[in-house]
Amino acid sequence: MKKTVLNPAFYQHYSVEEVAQALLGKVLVTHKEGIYTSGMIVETEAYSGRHDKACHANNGKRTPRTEIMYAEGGHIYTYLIYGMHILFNVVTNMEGLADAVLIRAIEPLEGLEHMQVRRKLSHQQVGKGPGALCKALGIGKPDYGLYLEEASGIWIEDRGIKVPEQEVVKAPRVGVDYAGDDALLLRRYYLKNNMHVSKVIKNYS
DNA sequence: TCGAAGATGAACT
DNA sequence: GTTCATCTTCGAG
Repeated sequence: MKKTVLNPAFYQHYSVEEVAQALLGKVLVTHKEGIYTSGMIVETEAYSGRHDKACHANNGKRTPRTEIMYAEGGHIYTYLIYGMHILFNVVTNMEGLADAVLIRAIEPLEGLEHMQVRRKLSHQQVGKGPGALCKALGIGKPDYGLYLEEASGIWIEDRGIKVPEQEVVKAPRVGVDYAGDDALLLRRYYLKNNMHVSKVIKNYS
């Protein structure tokens, strides 16, 4: 099987929306404390630092938390939401432009038994949802600011999986109602008919 | 220093 | 479909 770790040029593309779509079908891998787990990315959302009220770093807003989004593409942005869930983002674009892609769901490939242990065997679909996949892959706050490469224990591979345009569904992002009109932007991308997608919305199929 | 809200998920009725 | 767990972050005072 052809296997290539994604290079910086992939993440530093100027269009976060194109990177978000290109990440579908890629494989997110973690190797931590001797445990190897991986899953194919089946759902993403694009967030732009400019003209996007749903983004934490909208319109040049800079806080200690969002600082990493201004770094060059390929860095990892993790943060805690609702006091209990970690969300995993991939920073894109060049230094100074705060774009990022939220990984919302994966289809488990390797290390499923480890993921189930991390998820306490409570659910079959261990990678369904942004908080759930972080728990399954062992991603946490200590990963904030790392670069996506094998040395970090977190990276993304291209295994030659091709995702046809007609298999990609575009839909509004989830949980960003506070963003007003920007909540309506079709910046959520997921694989049509994939069981591991976190939420399926009617009228978008 | 303090208060409010949040890019969610699981367990309920 | 509804409720609730749970705590960092950030902006206001």
